[in-house]
Amino acid sequence: MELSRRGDYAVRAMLDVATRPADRMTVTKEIALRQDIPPIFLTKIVSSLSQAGLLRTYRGVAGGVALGKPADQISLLQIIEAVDGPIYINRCLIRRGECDRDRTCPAHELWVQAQGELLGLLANKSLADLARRAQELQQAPMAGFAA
Amino acid sequence: MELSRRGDYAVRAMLDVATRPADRMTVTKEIALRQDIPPIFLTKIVSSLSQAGLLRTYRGVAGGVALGKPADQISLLQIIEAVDGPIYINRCLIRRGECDRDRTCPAHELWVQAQGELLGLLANKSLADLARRAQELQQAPMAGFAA
DNA sequence: GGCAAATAGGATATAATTTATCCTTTTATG
DNA sequence: CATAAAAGGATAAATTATATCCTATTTGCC
Repeated sequence: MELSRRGDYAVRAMLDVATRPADRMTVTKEIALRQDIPPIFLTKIVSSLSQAGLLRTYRGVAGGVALGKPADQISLLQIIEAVDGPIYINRCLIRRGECDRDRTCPAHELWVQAQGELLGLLANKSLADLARRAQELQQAPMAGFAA
Repeated sequence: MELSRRGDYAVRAMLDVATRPADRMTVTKEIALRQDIPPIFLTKIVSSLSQAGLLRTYRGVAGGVALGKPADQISLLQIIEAVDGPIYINRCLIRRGECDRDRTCPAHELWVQAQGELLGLLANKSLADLARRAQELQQAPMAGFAA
């Protein structure tokens, strides 16, 4: 019932990229430093994000990583599923027929509902939303306590 | 991001008990049979549920298990947390200060929200709700397709 | 009392998954 | 051609989840 480290790292890494000046690339090692993520592990995560089209990567001396598409077209769900595969909150939701009780199990219905709400939330939150919010938080860390 | 087997078993076992005649006890081994749960593993789960007060257990020849309180006073959240401990959907929510970015991390806010919705859903669904629904499903398995 | 059937609980095994690193290769730049 | 970056395969290390075994305790019944 807990997000994997990989998923958490992926979100933070994407947010890191999204909040840098868009015209300059950054480099995986620097993201790792800033976000306190094991560097070699992050290269794997970046690779998954790249394969999903969420990051674009460039090899070589002047290489690095940049967003693969506009931040408002990247959902949190996409990020997490890129590194962890499809989310399901119970085994019986992996695919229809996984559990032979589907039709008569009231718990099954509950999992369907809970999963729907969770995925909905993550699908409707974009990286752009988070980046915007990051800026607010940085400019007014004490928001709510202003004189 | 997935419910443990233990949690799933716990919910199904509680539902099993709740849908039996209230005046007669059942026995762990039979629950395991009906619900297709590894019997010895289930004894551990029953033990946790008992310690949480959700089941009452009786030793000896005529022993068995029964609900520890009325089904409408048992939430799905209670059941799951009884066997899996407190739910948190990301490490940074284990306790305040777990992550030193709390104050400035926009992702943190998202996790708080997502967790709130998930826990709310589970806290508001009672075992009685599930039991009622179980009865409906059994009486009219093709509900929606009736002539 | 003694047997049988049930839960209680500690210890431990087994398996699966997650997290992380290492090493080599490929690509690009200056 | 040296350097800096990502790509990817193999593998190690750690953690967690799942499950079983064994012994003890409780209870009912003959």
